[in-house]
Formats: sequence, structure tokens, C-alpha cells
Amino acid sequence: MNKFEQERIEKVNKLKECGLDPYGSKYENTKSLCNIVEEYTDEKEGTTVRVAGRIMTMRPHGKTAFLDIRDRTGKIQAYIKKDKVGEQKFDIFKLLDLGDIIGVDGELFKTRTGEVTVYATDFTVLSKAILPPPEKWHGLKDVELRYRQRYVDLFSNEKSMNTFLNRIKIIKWIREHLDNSGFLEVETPMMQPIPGGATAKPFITKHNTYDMDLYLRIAPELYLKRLLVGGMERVYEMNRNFRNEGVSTKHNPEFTMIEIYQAYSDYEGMMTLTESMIAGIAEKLYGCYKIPYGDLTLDLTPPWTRKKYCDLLKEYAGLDMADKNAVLEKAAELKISTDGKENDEIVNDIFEEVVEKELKMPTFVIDYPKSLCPLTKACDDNPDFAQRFELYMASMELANAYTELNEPLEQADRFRKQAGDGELGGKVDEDFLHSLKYGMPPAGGLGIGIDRLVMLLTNTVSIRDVILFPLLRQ
RNA sequence: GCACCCUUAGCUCAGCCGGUAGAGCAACUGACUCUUAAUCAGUAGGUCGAAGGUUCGAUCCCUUCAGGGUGCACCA
Repeated sequence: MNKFEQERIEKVNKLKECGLDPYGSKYENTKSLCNIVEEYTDEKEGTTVRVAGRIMTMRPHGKTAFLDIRDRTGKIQAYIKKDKVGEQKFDIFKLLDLGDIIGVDGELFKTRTGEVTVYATDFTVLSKAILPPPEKWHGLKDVELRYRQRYVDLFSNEKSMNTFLNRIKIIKWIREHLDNSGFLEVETPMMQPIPGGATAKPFITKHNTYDMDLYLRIAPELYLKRLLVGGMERVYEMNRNFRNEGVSTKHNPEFTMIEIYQAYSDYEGMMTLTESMIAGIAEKLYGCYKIPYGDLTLDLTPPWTRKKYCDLLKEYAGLDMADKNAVLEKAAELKISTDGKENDEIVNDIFEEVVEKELKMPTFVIDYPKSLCPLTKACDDNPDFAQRFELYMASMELANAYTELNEPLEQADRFRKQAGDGELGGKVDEDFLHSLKYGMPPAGGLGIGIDRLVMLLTNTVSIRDVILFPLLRQ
């Protein structure tokens, strides 16, 4: 315990000696601070208000003081004067510190310099802080502390609070958009006996009573498609996925994903949905379709560019992916390993190396090589390609969608081939295959990385800045 | 997992060629009844991330470790 704490604990004790509870109780504050300030007019001078919040700055002047009090919506200035609150109360005021949470009763007025202020008639200590807040001007800068002690980051860095408030809005608008389009929000298992729907490494856990290994889900896909079989027709789930892999500015081991399935639609339908939903949210957030991201200005005005995977390869790598020798040459040129890889896998490595970084403006990359898409229906006009798109923006993969493969025997074949690779621990979700045999309607399916979407829409470079409590070492 | 960089007061940061630590804010004492990064005077505050090594002497050079950042790898 340092001297700051000790000094403040002494003040806590003094408040108790004065018969006050330094940790308050229910306090009926009338309005948010932002509303009070915005709605103030000269006629409102003298109106009584009751406000509550954290003391952010203090400017004492002997027998008076100005305090800035902040709540979630904004801040307001309070003016405390010895003559107004009385001598006893003014002595109590002297025990207040930056960071304390207080309530203030008073009358509204405008100061000489035009700031809306509460002229305190009384105040209440609601929570006495025994640690000092960070520096008032610079806030909390240390990124490690900002992540580990997000609570301090939130109350001391307005920008951080705003990012998370925007995240909350974005998620709310996505739900609104889908709910208004007849989609049902569902919840499927986070703990799965066989992790499916993607090929990431899972976290393993164990159920004691059943003596059963379980995996934290890497994707909800196979369960959501069971619901299509069940007849729910339009479903979505927005929640956490868990992947036991590296951490980077674009990857957190637990991350939020939305998966959306629409019966009788296809990947074209999913493109339209993606476009209208994301552009709509950008418009609500910024008032226009052009949004800043780093050095870029992303133009989200629909419709967005759609380009075929193989055409992009030609455009940026000068490569015809059917020409296997050319593919090997290109791989060698880029120092991409080709050991034990199929042609399509090498092609995809080249794509990721060469093309992805060029995709800055919103671009739907469509029609992926079928071998890379075990859950996707083949293109009608070419059986080597699948009806899949990935959405790229600012060189970042943001969404992934298919026309879902609903042919049970074909799906079984593709799973068994993949299980042969050992990618899913050799396990095939037989019940999912069983469900398809009852008939799944043709459907479009879409997954959007919510954290990355929030990054793009809030102009944030690191995923850790849009996740309240990102994973850090102990 | 690999490479590079960072870690100094509660917070934000200085610290030269290796000579043993500085500022602002915050705190404490005092002055001040419309300030707003309030002002003025004074006081206190440090295991320089940790452990070892080199040296007469290490915040500074070397090694190891911990945590963090960035890039790479991993990641349909």
C-alpha cells in the first residue's frame, strides 16, 4: 500500500467519524449530464437538479471550488461555495479527491465564461476512491495498463469509452437489421463434443460427471444448419468463438462472430445483405458512406466491387491458376513452400501473399477453388469452383459466405476426405450429416467478424482496442 | 514459436561518453469566494521490471528471465 492509499483511507475514516457513509447508497439523480448541458437555456437558470458522477478535475479557490463531474454521457461543472453549502459541509468537501464519485444537488446557472454549472446546495459522497486516477491531461497511455485495468482506461480516456459505446451501437443495429428482416436469434452450444465448421485448433475442456471431453466451439455453423433442417429458415447467432491460435492485432483467442443463415437464398443474397447492413451501419455512425480508416478513406457506397478469385490472381499475380507449372514457379519466386500441398493450396498461399494486401476498398472476392470449401455448393457453370465469397476491406478479411452445400452424400464425401487429413482430429460430425439426410433447404450462409467490423467502423488498428478485456499473460 | 523494440515517482515523460535521479500533473502544508490544464509559495515522493555478470563505480555495457508492443509464423 502506498502513501496515496493511506492518505485517502484516512479521509475515509474521517468521513465515517463525521457520521457519513463514504460508500453511499441509492441516489436518484434526475438526468444524464449530457442532457442537462445540451438542454440548458437561459430560462432554466435556477432550476434544481441532482447529478452524480466521478470527480475528474478540481479547481479549488479557498472558500469556493469548481469540480468537473463525469458520467457515461458527458461532464458538467459543479460550483461549491462555502456560503452556499455551509461551513460544516465545506469541511467535508475538503476531504474529497479526484476520482471520488459524488452526487450534487444544486441550481443550474451559467458562469461568467458561459459554462453550464450546478451551483451546489448540497453534495453526497457516493464512493470514496482510495487510489488516485491517472494524470488528468494525458490520461492512461500505457497500453498494458489500459488492457489490464480497462476500468481505469474507460473512465480516464474518453476515446476508449466512445469506441466501446460505438461497438455496442453497431451490435444493436445488426440485431435490429436482422430482426426486422425476419431472422431469429438463436443460441447453440459453445461446448461441443466435435468442434466443426472451421479448421482451427480448439480449446479442450472436460465435463466431470459425464467424464466427457468437450471443445469450446470454433464456429457455430453445423448447429445453425441443423436449425435450417428443423425449419427455422432464417437464423443468426452473434456470440463468441474460441480458437487456440496465435494472438495479433487482428486475432484474439476468443472473438465475436455473427453467423447468419437464410433458407432459399444463396451467396448472392448474402452479398446484398452484407452490403446493405454494413453500409447502413456506417451511415448511422458517420452520416455518410465514406469513412476514415488509418490513411484510407473507405467508400462503402453500395454496390461493392465483386471480383472472381481467379481473375484477381491474374490481375495481381499474373497467374493462371490452372497452369500448375506457372503456380510452382510463382510459389518459388515468392519463397512459398509447396511441400505436400495440392495445387489449390499453393494457389491460395499465393493469393494471400499477393492479392489480399491490395484489397483496400470493400471487395467481394467470389468463386473460390472448391477444394478449399468443404461446406460450399459448387458453381453451376464450373465444378472446380464453389459459390463462396470473402469480403475484404483495408486488406483485412471481414466476412465469409457460401451457398451452403445441402446435398447429404456429397457433404459426407467431402468430410471424409478432410478427416483423412487429420485436420479435425479425424472426427466427423455424423449427426450433422444425418440431419442433412432429412433435407436442408438451399440456403445462403454468412459469417462476419464483429471485432474486425468494429475496428473498421471505429478507425481502430488493434483488435485489443475493441475487446473490453483482451487476453494477456498472467 | 522467431526477430526487433520498450519497461525510470501514482500518471505522462526527460536522463548526454558509465560517476549513483529530474520535470509536469497528482499528493501534502499555506494563500486565494466565477475557475476551467486555475494561480502563487513551500514540502515530500524512486528496489531505474527481476536476477546475475563486467567495472573502482551500472538506470546506462553484457547474459538470463518476466511482462508489453510491432512484424513474421500460425490462422479456410
